[in-house]
Amino acid sequence: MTLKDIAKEAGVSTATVSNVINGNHHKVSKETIDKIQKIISENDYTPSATARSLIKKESKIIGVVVPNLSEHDPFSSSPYNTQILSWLENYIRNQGYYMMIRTVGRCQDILQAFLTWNIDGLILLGAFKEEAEEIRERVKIPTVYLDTYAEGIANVGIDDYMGGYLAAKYLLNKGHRDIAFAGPVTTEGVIATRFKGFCDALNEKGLEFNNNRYVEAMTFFEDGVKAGKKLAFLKDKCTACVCMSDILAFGIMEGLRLSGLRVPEDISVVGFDNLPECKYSNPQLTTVSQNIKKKACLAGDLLFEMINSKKPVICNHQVTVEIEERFSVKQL
Amino acid sequence: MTLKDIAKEAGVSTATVSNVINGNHHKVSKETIDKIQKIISENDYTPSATARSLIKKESKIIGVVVPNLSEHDPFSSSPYNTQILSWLENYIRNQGYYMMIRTVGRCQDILQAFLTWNIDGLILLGAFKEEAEEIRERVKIPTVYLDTYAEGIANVGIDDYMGGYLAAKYLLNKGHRDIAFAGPVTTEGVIATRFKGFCDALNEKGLEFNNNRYVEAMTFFEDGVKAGKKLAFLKDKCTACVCMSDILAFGIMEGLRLSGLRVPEDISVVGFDNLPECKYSNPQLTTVSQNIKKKACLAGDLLFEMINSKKPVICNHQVTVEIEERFSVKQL
DNA sequence: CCCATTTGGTTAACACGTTAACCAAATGAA
DNA sequence: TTCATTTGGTTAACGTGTTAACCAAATGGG
Repeated sequence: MTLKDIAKEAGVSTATVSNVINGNHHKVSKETIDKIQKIISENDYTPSATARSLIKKESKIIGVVVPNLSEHDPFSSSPYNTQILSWLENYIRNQGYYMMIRTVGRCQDILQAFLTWNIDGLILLGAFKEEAEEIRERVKIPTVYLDTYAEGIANVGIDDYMGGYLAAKYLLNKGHRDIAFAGPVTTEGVIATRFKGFCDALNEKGLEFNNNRYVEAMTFFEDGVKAGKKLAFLKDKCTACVCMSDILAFGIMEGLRLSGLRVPEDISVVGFDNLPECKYSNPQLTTVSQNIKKKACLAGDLLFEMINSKKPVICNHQVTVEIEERFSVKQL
Repeated sequence: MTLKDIAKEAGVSTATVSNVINGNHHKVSKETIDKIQKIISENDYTPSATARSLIKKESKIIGVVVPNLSEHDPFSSSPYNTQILSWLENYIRNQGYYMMIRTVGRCQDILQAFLTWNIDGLILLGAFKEEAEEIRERVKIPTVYLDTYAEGIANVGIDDYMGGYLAAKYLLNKGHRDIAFAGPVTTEGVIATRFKGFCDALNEKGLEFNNNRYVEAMTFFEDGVKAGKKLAFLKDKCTACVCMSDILAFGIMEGLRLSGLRVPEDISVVGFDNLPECKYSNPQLTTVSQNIKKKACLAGDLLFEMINSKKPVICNHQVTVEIEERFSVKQL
């Protein structure tokens, strides 16, 4: 069933039917509108998005790129990504758009895939600086980044510096002085910024961070278990540890447990993200909370502002973070 | 940059360019092929999926429908859905297709949304019987269901009966006799089938399930907490509980803890799904494990078989389940 | 009554690939 | 040499909506 069929059945031209469908009612008489609408609903007709997209050069599709962190368990390896995705889908659907998802391969592939579809907007989750720069140069459609540190893009992130700062400050206030830091080692970007905040909080107290307390670990559970064991047997004993993700914290707690240490009695743990999972763990995890819904909504706002105004936006929203206090930290 | 532009630059017709792009090389001389490919790569040209889709009447898009369980936290409210989604994306991408995601509104909306896009296939996660039946009647494109009990569809599920049976059997073998069952109350479908298996295992041992041990709860954490408290103060004391999802089990463990009971010392808990989160909890959760990757792959196989053979398939795959033993059950 | 405007349309070009039908030149077989 | 086939293309219709340009009839103002 096509526009043409409807037009024939109603005895009018396709232009008229098109006008009715698109609400250009000023061009059509009341009776004609009613007649056409009746035929449309009787036949359960829906216009072809493909044809419409072809001529209007807009697709109502938003492409979303999820970093494929793990070979073995693509995007769900990070529940954080899922949370974001979920809210984005919600936002995009409410705008009357469709969401197309890709986990990354090479940058080139993504562009190819999405640009063939004439997508109206692009959202990149956790892209690296270099990817962002490549995309910035080559893509002309509205693009919003989440958690990417790069110049000249529209980014929505969190106040990473404050996240690191607050985590350390919280532990200091609880009487801790010997604090470890667990996470990937980087020189710039999200983690490095958090680390800077963390160190500055220590410095304010006249403490110096000792680099052998930097427990290197990817943000996966298994890495955390290893890191937890390492932490348990650290020569330079610590009474607390700040972890760069909740999942990592869960792993570290497990590793500590396996090494015979209790959380928080023997050692305190602070996570990062505040995933729903924090409530499932035992002890429930005290963590640096980022408002994921807010991030998704901000990203949506930004993207559709760019789409609707047809003007690029360059900005860097930093959503505030706060400590979500649960039961994994002991008052010394 | 369009096909026409490429053709003009190469001094050939669009048909020839099209043939080169689509690998119909038998119609084109080697030199022409090289010349055209050079121009294509120099100009970074990608054919418009929209135009191609319009004339070929196939889109290379697979629509995936995720049940919107919670108003507040759409599909991530169930990490299970995410897991499935993640593997499906993987499968779909490897087939050279694109994945479009929608969380459900009304059945009508979904169909509308997807059919306008001329999608080549549809995957429904956890649809109800009635929805499945409506879609079965109204949609002619290849459709695969996950975890849906309905006639005349291509379904991929698990052996729910055996899941319930094994959970009970496992606890019985550990010496438990007073076992509760926690989950939504239903008369047919996934949960009802598991419950039947559960009861049959008890009956085999000469035990009768007492209905006041059916702790009604949705499969959310907060519901679980309430259910755990109820369970703790059940007059008809139980030593173990089988829960209809891992998330529910986490909630129940928390509810029990808040009521002063220890898991597994005072009461044992068995979950269902075997999400990665089971390793994060303390005690780590013993659960009925379903192979999510396998389900996703089977669903993919089925869908693409239907797409490629252009023949509908009616079947009901039941992936086997097994107990994943961890530390939430005590030997009596 | 006459010209201007509004009402309610129609026509046809267009967006961009795909593919069936067609064709000329070159090659080959008898 | 002549007819048949292969090689390497071209042409044009097609799929499905959208929209600018156009038009006839009706209405209105002076």
